[in-house]
Amino acid sequence: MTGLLPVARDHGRAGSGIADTLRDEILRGIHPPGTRIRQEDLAARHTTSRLPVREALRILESEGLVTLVANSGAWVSRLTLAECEELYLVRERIEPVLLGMSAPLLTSDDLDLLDDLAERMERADAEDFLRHDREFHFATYAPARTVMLGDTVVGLWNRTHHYRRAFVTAAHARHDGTAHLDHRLLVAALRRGDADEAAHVLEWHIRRTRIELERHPEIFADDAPVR
Amino acid sequence: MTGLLPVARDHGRAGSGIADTLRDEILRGIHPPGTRIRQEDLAARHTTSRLPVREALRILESEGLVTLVANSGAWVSRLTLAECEELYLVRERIEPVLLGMSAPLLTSDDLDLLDDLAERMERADAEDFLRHDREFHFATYAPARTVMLGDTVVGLWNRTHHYRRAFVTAAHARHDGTAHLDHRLLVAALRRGDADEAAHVLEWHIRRTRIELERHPEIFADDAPVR
DNA sequence: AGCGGCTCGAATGGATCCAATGGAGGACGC
DNA sequence: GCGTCCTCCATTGGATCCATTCGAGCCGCT
Repeated sequence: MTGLLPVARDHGRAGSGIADTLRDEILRGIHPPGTRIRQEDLAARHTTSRLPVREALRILESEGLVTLVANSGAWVSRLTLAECEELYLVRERIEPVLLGMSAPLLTSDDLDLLDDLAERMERADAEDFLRHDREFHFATYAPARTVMLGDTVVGLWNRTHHYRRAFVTAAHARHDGTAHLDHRLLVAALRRGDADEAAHVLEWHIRRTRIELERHPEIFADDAPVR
Repeated sequence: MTGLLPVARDHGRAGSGIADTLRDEILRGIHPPGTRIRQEDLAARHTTSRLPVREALRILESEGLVTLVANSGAWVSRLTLAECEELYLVRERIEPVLLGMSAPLLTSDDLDLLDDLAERMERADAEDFLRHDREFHFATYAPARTVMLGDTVVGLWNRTHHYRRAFVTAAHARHDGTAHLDHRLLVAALRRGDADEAAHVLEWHIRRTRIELERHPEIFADDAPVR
């Protein structure tokens, strides 16, 4: 995919559609990490043969959302704390680059939308925050046209989505407002046209989240890591 | 894959084997960018049906080496100068991270091997330089055990491999020895246990290559970008 | 003579059927 | 009574066959 939003491209191939719905279900928490995925169930639900299902599972495997084991089966991928930290480390380094590519292309309307999202986030509950946070950051990246950077970033968000939900709930309970400040600072820098400052704010925004994550190992306390 | 080297894993699945050989052929330049790939040819060469071939093509598509078009066919992916620069920008930012994870795990023997490779590179022709350069950098990353960072880096090297070949030939003709100095500085920093300095040297090593790349747009002057 | 439409063909995408592998349960032996 | 081995079954991987779609070449029309 070239864009950041869930564009339904490649409808020449049926596997993509199955992958899209399954990806959505995983992100919505319907299939938590460790859940077994049976090919025939998916095939029946989509009234197709198992062949496009295999294609879909391979797509999701390449995105890291699903773990395939030869002659055994497929499971929703599970992360350890260390693995999640690695993904955040990478996010820290590449999302500022993506922002740098996108910042000069943001319009005044885009920035208004960002302010609107930032404000709504401050009044939202945990689940709404999770959705708006994703919208907010993806909106800052949206104008950038990339070969792989955009896809990689979306993949990183998707792989960590389930754990971010647990984390956000905890942070929300503590009434931690640091993230809101970061968002406001980010929009302000973008409005000034200061892409470097915006990238800097973003890098620390992600870094602080990673450091905070280390203090919540209980989020990853699932028995029997599937991987 | 979890390791950096071409480990023949997943031999429960046949598509992986086909993907491995085809990937190797693409990297060796047997199929230059833009080459049409026919499923039946591959199937015949591997004495299998077209089904594992489709699986292989999908694997290579997720790695960015192959471009699939629905109901049309598969081609070896082609890069524009701008796209190649993006990949180098990402490399600049994440390979130092990977090096940081690997540096503390490097043994004295590893460092001796690195010196050996650096020395051989200085006396090699263009094609040998290309191979040894890859060996050298991958050897600095080898001890790191990562979820996705290692795979991503290998993928970035693979996608740019063909254009690096053309570039190295040009640099070799100019007797540009900057890269050799970087390699020596890198090993020296690693030997001192100074991971930060090593990461810094690496970042600029890649950055200089990217900047130099901009001065050789003729490398990408192929007609009709496939993408 | 040039352009548009049409037809035919080759290559891909999908469905069904068959083989092979991994796991679970039970039976046998120690 | 417990551990090990064997057998059976569920599930996945692969092969063959059929439908569909895109493209090229030819023919006819303007």
